[in-house]
Amino acid sequence: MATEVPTIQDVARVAGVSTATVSRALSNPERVSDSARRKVLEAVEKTGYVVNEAARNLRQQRANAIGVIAPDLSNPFFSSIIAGIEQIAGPNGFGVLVTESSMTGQGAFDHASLLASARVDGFVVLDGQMDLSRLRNRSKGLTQVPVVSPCEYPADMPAPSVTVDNAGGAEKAVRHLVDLGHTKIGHITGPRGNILTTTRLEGFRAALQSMGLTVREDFILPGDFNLEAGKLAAEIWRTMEDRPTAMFCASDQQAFGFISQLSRQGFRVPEDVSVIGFDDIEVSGFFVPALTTISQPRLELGRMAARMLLDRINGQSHREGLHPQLDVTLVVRDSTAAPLLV
Amino acid sequence: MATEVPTIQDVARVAGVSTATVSRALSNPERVSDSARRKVLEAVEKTGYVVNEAARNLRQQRANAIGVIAPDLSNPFFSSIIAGIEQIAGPNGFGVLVTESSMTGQGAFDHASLLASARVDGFVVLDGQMDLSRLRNRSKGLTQVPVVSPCEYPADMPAPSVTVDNAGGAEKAVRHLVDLGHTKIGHITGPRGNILTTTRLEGFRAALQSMGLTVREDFILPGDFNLEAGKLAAEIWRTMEDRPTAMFCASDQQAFGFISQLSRQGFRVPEDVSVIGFDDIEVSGFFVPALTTISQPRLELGRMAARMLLDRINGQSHREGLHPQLDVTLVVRDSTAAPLLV
DNA sequence: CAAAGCCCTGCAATCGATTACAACACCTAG
DNA sequence: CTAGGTGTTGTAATCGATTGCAGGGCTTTG
Repeated sequence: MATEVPTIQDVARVAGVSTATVSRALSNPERVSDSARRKVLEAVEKTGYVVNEAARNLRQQRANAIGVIAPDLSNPFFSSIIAGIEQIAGPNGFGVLVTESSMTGQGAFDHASLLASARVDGFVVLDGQMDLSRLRNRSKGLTQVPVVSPCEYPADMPAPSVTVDNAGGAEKAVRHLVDLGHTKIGHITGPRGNILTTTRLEGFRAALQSMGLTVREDFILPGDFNLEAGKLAAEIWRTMEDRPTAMFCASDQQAFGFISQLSRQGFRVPEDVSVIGFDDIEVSGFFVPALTTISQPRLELGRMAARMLLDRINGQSHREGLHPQLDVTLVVRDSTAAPLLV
Repeated sequence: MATEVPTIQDVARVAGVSTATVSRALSNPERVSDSARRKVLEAVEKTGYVVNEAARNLRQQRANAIGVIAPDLSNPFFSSIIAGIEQIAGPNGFGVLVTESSMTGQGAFDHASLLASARVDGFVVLDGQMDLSRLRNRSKGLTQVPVVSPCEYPADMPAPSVTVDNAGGAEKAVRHLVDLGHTKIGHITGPRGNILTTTRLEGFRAALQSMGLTVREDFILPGDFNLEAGKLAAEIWRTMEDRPTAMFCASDQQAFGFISQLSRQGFRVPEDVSVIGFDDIEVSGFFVPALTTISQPRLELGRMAARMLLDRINGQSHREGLHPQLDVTLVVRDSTAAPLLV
């Protein structure tokens, strides 16, 4: 027999006050008398009362939940950000509703519906490919909808964002390689159309030029952020007659795929080619060789995004500004070294 | 100016019918006339109506959401399971609320509250350490609460579960090593108190014995599922005067940590020691060397758990039985080989 | 002592959907 | 022609919390 869940009525009866007083005692403790508050808290204790969120949400017209739209849940990069979001949302009474981009568009799970259905109060969009401007066209009001994207944002994006200095990261990577003595530096890009891909590629180009090196277009290999893309790129690298001595990868996973395939073919990293990644996911420090990479503050990215979104939902202005940018740092490990003398 | 969200009243007015008819047309299309249905659908289209979940949830006394309690979101093993859950839940109109175990107990985010507050209709518990029996003591009715745990379950656990054949996996791992000619086989365990740790360890012991080998207690190293634990174990392995020639790791991450630290110390895998993992996370096939491991059907684990939970929430009996078990498979890659002759 | 103010409390409306119940139209069988 | 279905629709109660409004008690001030 399932225990009946106590309602605010039960608490009111036990405490000998009205439901209004119970409600106030719980959400605005300073607005009721000491004695009333004590009686209510006692009654809550005795009955084991927990507020019914559905009723509260209906009355207050908010969901007390935020939606997270991630492109790929199995990518550890995203799950760390989600962990950060969770850390902020939870203690503030907000639930975190997670959706994979591939699922949106199915049934009631596109963004507009998720919002309109009062399931979430706002979004954190982790998908750099997602066209946020579509959100605006869908319904006029959506520009007002709290959206925070811890990704690069297109210039015309009205939503707040918290980003990482991607161009700066690319520059740090290139500088590190140049400092080691490399001049033939290649890049494996992220997926086409992803805003992160673009920014990192631009940063790569700019860095090379600013250091007086020319950009070899044939050293820029199209890719994706995943492992497979790195493997594919390795195959291309292998067949080049004039090979770059160092590769800047758009993600750590990609770097793993690249190194893995190369090892399998008998090449050695960093002896035959230096490899630097981007993200610094957990396993990077434990790869063989340990991966030199650009470290993103993933947890903080999520925490900041959540904080900004919550501020926005609560109608507060952003303490951090509309588009704060977090710094990335170069982490030198064992996958980069000076090029062999020719 | 935010667009007003249309309610069922608006739809009813536009369609020229009552709200009851609108509701029925949407959830029980066969219970209204063709003409009414058509009018309603048209009106829905025109107004852009989406049901208000808060109102529905309140009236129906269910949340249309399931909670997932994961110990560590950044572990790719769990995020894959979540992706599987999402794949089933979404199309069925259920949201997926994700919580890290470390967050539960804070504020309203312990399990009992999450349920009582009508935020979720049931749980998928991914934390093998979590004491599910506590759920029962908390409130009598909780035995009736839909809980599904895609983990091993204690014998007295009343909740349905979907598990993987952990003992069988351990056996396959050991058999593989024995087949290669190893006789000195060690094991790095998971964290103390985790049910998975126990089962895999038992399986390891049983397998050795069934193959006529004695269990060397000093070859069993206490650990955790994470990278750091593997690293620590490597340090211990290094200092042993009589070393195992093969190690069975309780997780892939652990295996990475182990191999990584060993490489750093100049040892080679599999030449100096064979290593086999457990999980087969995505990166395992791309590690250097590619990791031999026991593959768990992670996505299917999540999908099955979600299916069972949904069945349970809907009061249906389980098509798969209360405790289905999925098979694991041995994936042989490059981290295991025959021991060097002595 | 009366008027004004403040603090605390309770009544009752409200959020938006679902659904039990009743009413009505229409059809069929006796 | 009537009783009893059957199929469709609308009315109104309901879920549980929040909150505008009003009233009562008490204090302060002129």
